[in-house]
Amino acid sequence: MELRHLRYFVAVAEELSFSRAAERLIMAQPPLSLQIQALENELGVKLFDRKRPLQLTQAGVSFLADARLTLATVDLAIHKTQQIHQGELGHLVVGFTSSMANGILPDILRTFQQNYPAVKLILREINSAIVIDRLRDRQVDIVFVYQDIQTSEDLDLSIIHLPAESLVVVLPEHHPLAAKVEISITDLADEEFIMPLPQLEAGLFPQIQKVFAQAEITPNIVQQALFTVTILGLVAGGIGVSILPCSVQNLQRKGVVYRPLVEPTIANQLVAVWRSNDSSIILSNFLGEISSILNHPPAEKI
Amino acid sequence: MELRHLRYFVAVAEELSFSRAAERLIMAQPPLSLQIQALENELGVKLFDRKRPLQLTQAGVSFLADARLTLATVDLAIHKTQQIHQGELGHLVVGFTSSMANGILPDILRTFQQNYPAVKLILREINSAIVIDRLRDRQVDIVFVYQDIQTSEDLDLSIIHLPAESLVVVLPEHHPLAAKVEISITDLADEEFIMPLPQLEAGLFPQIQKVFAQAEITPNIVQQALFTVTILGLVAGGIGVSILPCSVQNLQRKGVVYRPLVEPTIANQLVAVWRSNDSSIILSNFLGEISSILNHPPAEKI
DNA sequence: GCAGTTCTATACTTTTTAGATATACTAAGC
DNA sequence: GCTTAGTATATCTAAAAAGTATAGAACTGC
Repeated sequence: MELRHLRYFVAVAEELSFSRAAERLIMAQPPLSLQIQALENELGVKLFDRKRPLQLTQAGVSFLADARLTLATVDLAIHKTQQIHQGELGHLVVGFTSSMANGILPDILRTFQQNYPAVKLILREINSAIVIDRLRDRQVDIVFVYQDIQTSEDLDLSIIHLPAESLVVVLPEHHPLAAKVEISITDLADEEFIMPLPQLEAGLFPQIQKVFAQAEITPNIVQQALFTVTILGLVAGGIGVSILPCSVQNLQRKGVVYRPLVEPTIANQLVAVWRSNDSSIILSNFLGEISSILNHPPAEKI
Repeated sequence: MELRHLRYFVAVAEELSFSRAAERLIMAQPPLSLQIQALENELGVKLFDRKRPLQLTQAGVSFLADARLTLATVDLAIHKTQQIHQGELGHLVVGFTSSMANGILPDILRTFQQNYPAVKLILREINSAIVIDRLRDRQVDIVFVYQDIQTSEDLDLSIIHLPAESLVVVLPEHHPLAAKVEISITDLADEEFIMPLPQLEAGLFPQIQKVFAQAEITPNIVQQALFTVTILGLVAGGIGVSILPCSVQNLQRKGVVYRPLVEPTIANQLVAVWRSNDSSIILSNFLGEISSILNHPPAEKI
């Protein structure tokens, strides 16, 4: 039995006429009759009562339902397979560190999801120290971090550099420095600082430290926090001030104001990393999406 | 695409080798490779990574699952269709009147169900007055009744006569007549009778009346009841006595005894009726089962 | 790195079978 | 009983599936 037999049978069963069905199938009637006969012989079951008008037997009625089901299953299988092939169906695990969540990443995810609605994006916030491990054991497919990645010997990694973000000073609303339009790093020499945990943001933290080093200031860090929102909360509470990537300004926290630094900020490494040998079409579509966003950046929200 | 392509694809995917799959399919390797290529071309999707060992692509993995599902669907469809054709799958609606439930009918149903476990027997107790109507509007396929059926003009009915049951006298345990081994109809002249409702047992009731008529007795009917068990209950309660088909003895009611009649009882019509033009294989299997039971009756339980 | 081995792809031939054409048969309607 | 519409049969053609021979690619072992 072949799908042809099912297609022919469904046509005859729907038209209840061999000649009309043959017309619909764009073929002559005799071969159609022969194919149905062959089908009936193979099953050992008469599917039609050959009287006028033509009628399905009980067995024929049941077989019609199953034939339709089979043909529909095949159609769906074809569609599904083609979608997977074109990277339109499947999933992609995207890793990112906490502080990435306010910058360009949401734009990338949103745009990609619009273009590939059947692809499930699985988001996984990960500790920046274990990025390479997570990539190696395939727990994530691509990771966004504030850090330069060293390719390890046993794992070929590819990197794309995203636009570096400048740093902003985060101040309590009523802090004296909030009166200034922009702030110099030297103004902050005597402030108390709240900073992200270096383990979680292994890349971000040293970059901020460089800014202080350039101005020959050793910041007085009074508190370290896991989440960006925690830092903002502590700043709002007057515990101290902070310096964070400018994308943090997308978080409008009551009691907190942002002020640019006077000094041209050192470029803040911000990269996406993936396994070089990952042949997933979804991943390459995702990378394509990143490129197109980098070339045509979305309107700034700040 | 044809089922052949799916069968071939599944074989190659399972063997992960064109040559081994060809061997399994009892064919040469080149046509197998060509058919898989044709499949891939039609889908526009590569299903295999041609390296050693051969590997399925992501799309191939998905297509394998669907191909198996499709082939399984076809196999099930074939089996189901053949079962229906042989009357081994489907349903049969069996109608019967209340008093039939104690005789040969349960034996017929049980034996048929053993031989055709996939056929659903739908039992429907029906009023004997509307047997023909229910057959005509196809609410039942076959009916068992105590009555001779007149074929109406618009509906061709077929009848099989089942072995007639003799009548027994139903007495309260401590009734004086219970002391006798068998009872003459004349002994019952002064008794008060409990009888089935004539509407529900249109065939049975007149047949019992004939017995009285022969003996020139007019029975004093003090109660009529819907169900056989109700009659037995009333007899047990001493309200009166009854005369019923001997199959009632299969009901062992406390406080009730059964005694045969001395007089040779007039044959009690007991028939099965169905539509002559009913072409259902299940029905003819069922009729065959009846015949074989009539030729080899089950061991009497009385 | 090269030879040997194993597996897959290509080229071509044979065989099978699906489909076309012509026509005979069959069942319903008048 | 004849007509008509629809289906089946017979025969032929063409397409395509399967076979044979062989070239080419990829892995293995030395």
